Amino acid sequence: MSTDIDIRTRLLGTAEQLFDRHGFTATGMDRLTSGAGISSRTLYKHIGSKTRLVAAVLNERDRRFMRSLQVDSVDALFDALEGWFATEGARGCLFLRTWGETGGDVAEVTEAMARHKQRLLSRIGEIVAAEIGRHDDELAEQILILFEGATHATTYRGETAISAARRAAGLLIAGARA
Amino acid sequence: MSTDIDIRTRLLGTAEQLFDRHGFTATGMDRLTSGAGISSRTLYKHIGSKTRLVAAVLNERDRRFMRSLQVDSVDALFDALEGWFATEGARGCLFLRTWGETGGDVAEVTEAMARHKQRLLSRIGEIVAAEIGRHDDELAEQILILFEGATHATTYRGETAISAARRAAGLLIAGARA
DNA sequence: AAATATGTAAAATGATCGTTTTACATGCGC
DNA sequence: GCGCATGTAAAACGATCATTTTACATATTT
Repeated sequence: MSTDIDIRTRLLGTAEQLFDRHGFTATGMDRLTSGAGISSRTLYKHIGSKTRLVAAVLNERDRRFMRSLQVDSVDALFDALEGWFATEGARGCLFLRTWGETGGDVAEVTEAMARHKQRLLSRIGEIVAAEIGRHDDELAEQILILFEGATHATTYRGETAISAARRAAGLLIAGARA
Repeated sequence: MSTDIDIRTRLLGTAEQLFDRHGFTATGMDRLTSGAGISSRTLYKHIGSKTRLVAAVLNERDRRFMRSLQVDSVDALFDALEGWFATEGARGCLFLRTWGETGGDVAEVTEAMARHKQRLLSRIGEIVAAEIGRHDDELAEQILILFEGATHATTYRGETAISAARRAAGLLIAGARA
């Protein structure tokens, strides 16, 4: 049924935008239904609950975000982040924000956040290994922190945050290569 | 009136804890009143509205947080952050979380967040200047990003995030000194 | 002793929350 | 053409939201 896919896709897209722009708790089901152009009955048939919806949104966002991070250098990693912010806006990390809003006591949100961050760290680990020719967990964690810091600092510092993070990462990589 | 100060202090303390642990939107006024042990009438006489309350909480937290950051080396800066997390818990930055929850359209929250981040950056600028003997805006921004990154990555990586941030900061400082 | 300030307890306000239900329309497979 | 799946519109659910109000108690001030 092609309508299923259409409805679900439209719903997840609408929900991702609303949750990102106004927060999870502050976004009511009526705004989600009218935003997606569906009735509340249809919403609940498709997704079950608000918790299931936000979990689906986060897992879909993880896929999309990770796809945008298929790069092979730390420089390109921060380029990719800059590109993401240019098209999606910079409001911090939706995973951490949603996890914070739910106080950490919604299992599906906690798990989606943990999975996403685990994937992000191992992706960074691969990129670091490709750059310096060996695995370096400490360096990977440092780049992760620059990435996380740029993600959040960009909300109030703008593009300069990413530039600074990229240059700092370059220095750390250069130091590890020598 | 000593009761005024007591009530306001107790209310702000309770509110800070509840907002931090469960989020701003998800925390209802009844939990705030029963947590602070006051009636809703007294709460509104003292603080006016939920918006005014969260603004007061953020401004008070800024004072307390900045007081804990009175250090004179980058190493001690990350020690201070580690100490803060040890006693207060690590759930990311309350200013950014609250700003995100309110979608950026509550002026008092946006302003409190902006003021706090401005103060944080200039404090880091001073510490960097004390370390290398001159002002270096680029280096200060890089340390800010490590600080921001450690703040958020600690929520899912634990103490290792702060250690990695501290070592990365040390390398950048050493590089700037040479 | 009267007046003022400051508190509590509890009900009422009207709106909105997430979710379910009732009633009805439409299109597709058998 | 009957039945089933899938949709809409709209009402109802009971709970909870932030805020105000009503009624009353208790100190301190004058």
